[in-house]
Amino acid sequence: MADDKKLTTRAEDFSAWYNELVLRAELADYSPVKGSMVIRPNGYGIWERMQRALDDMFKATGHQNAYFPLFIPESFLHKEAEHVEGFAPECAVVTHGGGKKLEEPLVVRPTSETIIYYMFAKWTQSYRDLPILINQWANVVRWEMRTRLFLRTLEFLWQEGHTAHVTHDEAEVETRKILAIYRRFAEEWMAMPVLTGLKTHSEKFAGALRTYSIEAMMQDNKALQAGTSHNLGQNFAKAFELQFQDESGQMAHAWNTSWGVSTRLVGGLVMTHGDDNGLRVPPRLAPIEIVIVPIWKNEEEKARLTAAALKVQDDLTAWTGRGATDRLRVHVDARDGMRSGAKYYEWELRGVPLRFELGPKDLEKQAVFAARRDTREKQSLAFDGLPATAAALLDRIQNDMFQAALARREANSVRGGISYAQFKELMEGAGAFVYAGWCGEASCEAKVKEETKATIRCLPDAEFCSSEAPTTCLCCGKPSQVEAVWARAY
RNA sequence: CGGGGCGUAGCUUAGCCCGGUAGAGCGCCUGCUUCGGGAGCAGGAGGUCGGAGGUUCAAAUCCUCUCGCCCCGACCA
Repeated sequence: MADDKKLTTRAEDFSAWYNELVLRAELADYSPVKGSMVIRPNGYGIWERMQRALDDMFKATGHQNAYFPLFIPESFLHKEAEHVEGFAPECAVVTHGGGKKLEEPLVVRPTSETIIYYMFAKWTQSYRDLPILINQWANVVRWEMRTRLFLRTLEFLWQEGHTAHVTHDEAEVETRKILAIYRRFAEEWMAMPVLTGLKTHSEKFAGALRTYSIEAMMQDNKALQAGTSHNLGQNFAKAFELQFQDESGQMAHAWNTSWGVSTRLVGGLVMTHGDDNGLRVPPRLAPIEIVIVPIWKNEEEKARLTAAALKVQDDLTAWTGRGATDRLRVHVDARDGMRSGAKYYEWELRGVPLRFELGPKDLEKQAVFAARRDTREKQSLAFDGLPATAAALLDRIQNDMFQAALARREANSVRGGISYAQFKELMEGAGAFVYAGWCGEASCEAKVKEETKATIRCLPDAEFCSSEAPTTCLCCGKPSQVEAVWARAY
């Protein structure tokens, strides 16, 4: 069956397409434990690129990495009422260790606020000890009922930032600063446009004062919450007696923030950029930016073209035009016994942004035959000046991918007068981001969710708001308090 | 937790209704010919038929129990 080689198309079944792509591009595989997965080298390589980019941004804004333990005393979860209510149902709890029942059960962290603010309290006496700006790269466990590769699994990898500040305003600035970093990362690295905005009370983090998020639109027009940044207020500081003496000698509770993005981003990348031929990885996140496929007919050519390919690779990787530490990431696929065509399909499935074919005719011309993964356009590129040409082309691909994703999102966004009936129809059909008014009542939010499965993804920041503010609530028709973006979400 | 589906070679599966030698495609190994978009031929390796029990001369097939996974819904990064 030749069809075995083709993916289910997005139009046929988006969900099946996603699963097949993740498995066949070898990003991840199911593990023997229900709901958990193995991240394979192809997927982990993308995550590593994400980690590096984000880590650099966190460091550049004064954050330091640390590591807090996996196990948290169960009693810690109970210290913040809203927090325990939010997380208790999805916690894995360890009751036995060393062959004995434990005095106090240990919770496998679903997130680390409790243990971290407990420790911060130990370390903080004076306002001079603040701010504390910490990040950790870790795994967390949330016992989800319904799981999906990368998007929702029992265990996932993430970073969680935790900070403590002297004032509310300082914490708020931090919260927004991180949100801006997430946005920049999504746009500039993932080539994934996002909205920024405030979560409603029902969607905010359990224990936070306010939650902000970045929201991206997937190719099925559903929203993906791709990152969150919380202003925790003094909720955890009070629960864990995280106090300090201020300049006037008064004791005060610190103001905290926490923020995170997870391996879910890999799923977001797939659903933003994947096509019916497989994955498309934006160059900046691609573990391999360029794959060179030498083409030969016989042993003599095999030796000659493979050598030429390796030479091209050397020239590319030796180039320091992007800086000494940011070399072009190039792979030569000289596998024997596999036809070049088969190799093309495989690298396209895996999403490598640029392919250089190098056969006798190309070598003759002192050029490679280059194929863009995103547009599938092909052109001959001369050896002469190839590193700079390739780097420029990769930049263009990165940019074009962002522009294409942005255009797709805008084409599927609806602003201005939409009736609730039209909205329902839209949500049951193609889906969209709908910018519409909200009266501010949780009951309307709940009703819409009940009837359409759509939720308020965020109350968008000013720059994403419509030029003409909506005047009535999408649901009840009463005067609108605020503009909201409504959509079904992952 | 409700609904649906599926467990047979590494993967996709046929066979099950109607019990009787476990088959195919892909992949893998060897060799030859190939090689500019998913190669061809020849040979070969690979199986506790998810597990346990039962019926039977005989079970992948029938019965009972059980385990697991996937998909769709309620909760969530």
